[in-house]
Amino acid sequence: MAKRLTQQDIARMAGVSQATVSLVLNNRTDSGVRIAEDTRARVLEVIRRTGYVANPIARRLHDQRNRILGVFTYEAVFPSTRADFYQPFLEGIEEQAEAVGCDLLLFTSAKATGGKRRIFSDDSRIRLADGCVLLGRSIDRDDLAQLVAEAVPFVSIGRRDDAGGPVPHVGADYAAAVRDLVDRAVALGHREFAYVGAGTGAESSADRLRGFKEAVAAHGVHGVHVQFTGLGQLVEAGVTCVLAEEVSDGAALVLAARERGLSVPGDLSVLTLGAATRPAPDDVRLTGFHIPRREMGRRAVQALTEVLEHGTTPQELLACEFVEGTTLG
Amino acid sequence: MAKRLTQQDIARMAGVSQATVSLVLNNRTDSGVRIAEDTRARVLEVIRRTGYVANPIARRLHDQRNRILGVFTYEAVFPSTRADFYQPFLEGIEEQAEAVGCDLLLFTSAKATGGKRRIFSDDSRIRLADGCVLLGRSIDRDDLAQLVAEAVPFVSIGRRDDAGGPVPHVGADYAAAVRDLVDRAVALGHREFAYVGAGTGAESSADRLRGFKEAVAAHGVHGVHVQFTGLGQLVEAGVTCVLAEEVSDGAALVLAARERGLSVPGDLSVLTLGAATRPAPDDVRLTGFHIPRREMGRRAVQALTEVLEHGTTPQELLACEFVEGTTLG
DNA sequence: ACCCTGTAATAATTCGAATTAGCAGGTTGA
DNA sequence: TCAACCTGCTAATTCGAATTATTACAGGGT
Repeated sequence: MAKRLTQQDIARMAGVSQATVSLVLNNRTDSGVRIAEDTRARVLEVIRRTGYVANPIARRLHDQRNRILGVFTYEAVFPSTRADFYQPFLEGIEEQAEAVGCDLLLFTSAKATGGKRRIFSDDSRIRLADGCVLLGRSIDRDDLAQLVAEAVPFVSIGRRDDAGGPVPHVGADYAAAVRDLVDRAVALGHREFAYVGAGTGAESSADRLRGFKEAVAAHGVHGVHVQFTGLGQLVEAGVTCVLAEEVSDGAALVLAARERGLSVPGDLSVLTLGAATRPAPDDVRLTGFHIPRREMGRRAVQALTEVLEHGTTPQELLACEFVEGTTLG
Repeated sequence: MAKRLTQQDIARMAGVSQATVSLVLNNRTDSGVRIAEDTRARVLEVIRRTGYVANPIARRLHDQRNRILGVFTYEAVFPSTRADFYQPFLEGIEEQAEAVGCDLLLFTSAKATGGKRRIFSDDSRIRLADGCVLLGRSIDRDDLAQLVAEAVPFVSIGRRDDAGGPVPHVGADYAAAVRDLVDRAVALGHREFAYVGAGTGAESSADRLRGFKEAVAAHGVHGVHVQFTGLGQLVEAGVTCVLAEEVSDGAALVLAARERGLSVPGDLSVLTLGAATRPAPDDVRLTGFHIPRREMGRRAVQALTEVLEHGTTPQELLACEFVEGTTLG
């Protein structure tokens, strides 16, 4: 196998020392460093001819910059079953990475222990990159705590609770988005609400449920939370407006209601809270909100840039836009 | 910010040398390396207590292997408009990269000159990776020649003509796939053929046309090649079977034929040659062949592994599977 | 001849871990 | 009793690039 070129090789070809090559390469003109014009030209010519690029590993060992940003996910990002979820985020990440002139490193090598990739293993590559974007519905608490503890520069996509310290993140403001939906429903006369979904576990679920509880409390209306339920129980309880965490659950409720001869939104309104993790029928145009995934990706890379430059701990929630469907009335 | 622990620190705490820590850490028991049980235990205890993890950067520097594979494309890969084309390839690439324990580096930093990224620019980052997979319908001849000349380890997805030397690639055997289609049509009685499409430029186009010409010659039937054409000219010329390089062209011909009251495949057979680079109507089930994109991605990474390990120049064409549609009779 | 000032380049060191050669100190065998 | 041989560990070197300290040399002034 052809060995990779080193600065030493370039130096030999140009008839100078390794140090000189480094100085020319980094265009150092500051404090007491001088290189004669023709020497500089000679070195640059060799570099151009050979296509030499500094070994990022060695470079990173010495100082802290690769212009490589890592992207960690617990699963493969490309398989089409996941594509719908990851793609908008990645689109934004790629766009912004291109804008700031960084390459993206996908940690596909993270060895799966029990099906799921791990951030930290005996051979963690996370530090190969300058910093890292974390992507996934939920992120292992221990991993998160270790990232914070070891001061790895990273930004999570999606809000995260503290893990031994504040976790830098760019998330969607689910609480506000859900409150907005309830506000609209109340304005249309609804008084009996139900929230269908986990409402716990991942922060994204908890935030939605919190928004729901805050809104019903603020309006003094009635709201119940059930993990999952049949349509019958809801109707019996007099519920007129259902908020479904999962798009597919919402769609299922609409179909079930129609089968029973109930009109949507005449007899029952159904709102979705935007998390399409499972495929859903597309003949139902649910009312809900849009999660700005692409923008979240973009902002996450921007935030990571700030972390790297200023050592800050940015936390930001982006607004979700209301989506007019046909299931609220 | 707390400085990261080093082996030197661990060594100090355990009262041994840095070398001993390294030996214990890597569990080296081979050839002449021996560590007393209690010393080993003492070191391991310190490691456990401190949660020390070896710095992967330093490790890689020594190992002369980054375990990073590059993926170069002339465009962004995530935007949904490109996704249909790139995704199956990337799916295979990611799968195999994960299998061999390598990370993937997307060259998003390649500065766009006139809309298209360039492989070689002032500060080409192509050598950041151990090797590189090239992805795209057509690849700049000069770029390719330079890659070969500079002995950059790479593999192209898609067959490529020599460029100052053989170009390592994993492609689809379009010539064979097209010959197969013609064979089937001839067996069904067709004698007058037309090939619609560029048939030149990218190797993938040229290969298809070559397969077409070889097949009609072998069967002694009549075949014409036109870059693009109206349905009228084809019918006038007595053509009974059309092979369209572009899926959308094929679909358009079918629709045009139906509008004229011609039956497909009763009066005219239409075959597609698999390259869906433009969106096509999906209410026409064209007969043609399947391009094994995912498998090509997988094999490309395998081939790259061979290049890196043995310095070979693998060239491979994968078979395309016949796809039964409703437009051949 | 000597000192001084620039200028242009290099030697040497650093980063953290892996590896190799080799050194003490003890045991065995002839 | 002395070479041969283990055992258990460490000093020194390596990887590639960046940086600091230093040297070599030329030319000008006194």
